[in-house]
Amino acid sequence: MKRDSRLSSVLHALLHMAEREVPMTSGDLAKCLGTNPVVVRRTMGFLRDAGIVASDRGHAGGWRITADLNTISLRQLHDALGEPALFAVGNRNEAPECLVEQTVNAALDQSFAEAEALLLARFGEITLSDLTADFSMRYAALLKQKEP
Amino acid sequence: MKRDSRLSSVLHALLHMAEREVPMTSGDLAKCLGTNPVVVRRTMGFLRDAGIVASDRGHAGGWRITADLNTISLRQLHDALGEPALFAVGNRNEAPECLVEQTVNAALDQSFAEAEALLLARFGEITLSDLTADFSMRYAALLKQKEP
DNA sequence: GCTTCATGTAACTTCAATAGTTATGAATCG
DNA sequence: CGATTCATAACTATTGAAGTTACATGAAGC
Repeated sequence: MKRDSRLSSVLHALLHMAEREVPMTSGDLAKCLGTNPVVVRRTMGFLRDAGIVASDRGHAGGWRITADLNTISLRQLHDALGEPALFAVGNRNEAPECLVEQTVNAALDQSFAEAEALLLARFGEITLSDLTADFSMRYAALLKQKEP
Repeated sequence: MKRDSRLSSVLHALLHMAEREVPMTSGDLAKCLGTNPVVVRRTMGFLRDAGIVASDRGHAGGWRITADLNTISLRQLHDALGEPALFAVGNRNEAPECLVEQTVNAALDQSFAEAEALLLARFGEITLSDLTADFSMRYAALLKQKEP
């Protein structure tokens, strides 16, 4: 399957939105992301359902962030997207009768569970405001580099 | 993408092979795995290229383990399979010009790198002999349960 | 009210990689 | 020789995100 880049996409979109005051349309965001407005609406729709953003139709409409940047963690965004599978590798059969396969599954499941727990914990620690702060530092560094 | 279950498959196959003395044919293994002999050959071929198993044609041919069960770790098997991508989630664009996207990628990359390091470390700790030992315990427990 | 702008959504096609299938060739052993 | 078994090519099937097209809906401005 293609790799799921929706978490990356919504982060990219939210950071652009956070840098502005006015709502951004699906078309605006699509240009930033290099994709299609429909894809933006489809993906951002999950965040709307989770109460993280709101969308308005008509003139001056578009998408705006409704939650506090300090409280939006990557974990919340992942959850809002429906907790998609994180791993591309998995068991052949999730509920096998074969005792050998049960043994294999148990070993793999434990390793994957530990890695998933770590990943989700990290996601829980990182908020949107962390990312906007990191972006500001990167931007300042870029300006300094260009105009010494 | 469909989930990659090749690591699970080869573990299942290797454990069945470890429980026997004689080689197992692709057809034998395909029955154990509930798949096709060609899929078995294709997947086991990676392990043969890595020197973990050998295959013989003709009568009494088939697949046999050539390495020491104590030395074959899940990590080695994962490597033998070509180190397939472990995560189903990733960045939208791996080398973006957009500073916002670079910020997003950096955050995600770090979290994924940590989780991947943990997963590969766990894979490195688990050997085939660990699994055969676990299987024996499960088998003994099953017998005890059935015939008290 | 009409036009324009914007989202909402359905209904596709495309894409990428494993899994599965069919067919054929080649080697080994009795 | 002939049965067995692997080796491999060349497909199709599967799966879910991504991308596209089309049209309906609702809000703002005139």
